[in-house]
Amino acid sequence: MMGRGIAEEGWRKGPWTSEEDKLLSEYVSVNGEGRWSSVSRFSGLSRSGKSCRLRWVNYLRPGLKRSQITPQEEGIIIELHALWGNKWSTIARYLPGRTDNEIKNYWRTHFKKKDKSSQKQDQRKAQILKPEMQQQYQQQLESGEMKMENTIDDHFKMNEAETFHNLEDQCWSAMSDQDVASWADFVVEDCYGLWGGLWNLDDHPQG
DNA sequence: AAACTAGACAACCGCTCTTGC
DNA sequence: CGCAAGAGCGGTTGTCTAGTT
Repeated sequence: MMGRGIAEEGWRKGPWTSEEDKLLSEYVSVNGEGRWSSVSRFSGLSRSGKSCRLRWVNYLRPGLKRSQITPQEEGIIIELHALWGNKWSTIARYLPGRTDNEIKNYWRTHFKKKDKSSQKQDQRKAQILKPEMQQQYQQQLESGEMKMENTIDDHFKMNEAETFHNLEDQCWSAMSDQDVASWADFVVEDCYGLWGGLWNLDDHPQG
């Protein structure tokens, strides 16, 4: 394939050199983070602001861990991915020293090829946990009321049946208020859509 | 030793969100 | 409110390297 050289706009692309890293680090130490579009003007770098920001955030920023992901961190990644899906930057907030890019790459490398049933289980968790519940988790985690390990799975187990019954209740109560035609629409859009999604997630063959 | 392959990670792209005017 | 610019995010691709044939 063609190597990455100079872009149409004149920006350099491709891997960063140690000299470029040095220039970027010096710029940030003087000017602070932000104003990335000005970096090339003031630092002498032929890199786009976007590229500079990415390099700083993912590689040069102080406090980044360069070590391997630990089993504990892996556990947190798994739990939070089950909770939030591909919200890499959100997940990264709970892993100090790790970047969203790092976590994303780690996930793709280590879990992308895991068996489908496990993936479906994760999807199921993410689907069952309602947005308000996810928000509640985040608040509890931030305030330190809740510990990360083992809590999400436990909470999921407790809420799975409840959530399912709530959905069932919603459907039944809605049916009593609606005529058959609109009920059919409701079933298709709300009940069947959700339940069908859940039912399809595990052992049932997909059509 | 050379060629090939697969895994890991760095970096780019396109899009969305945020902010200032 | 609408627009433009900057910043951030997630998906994807490119590059490097270690292992295998």
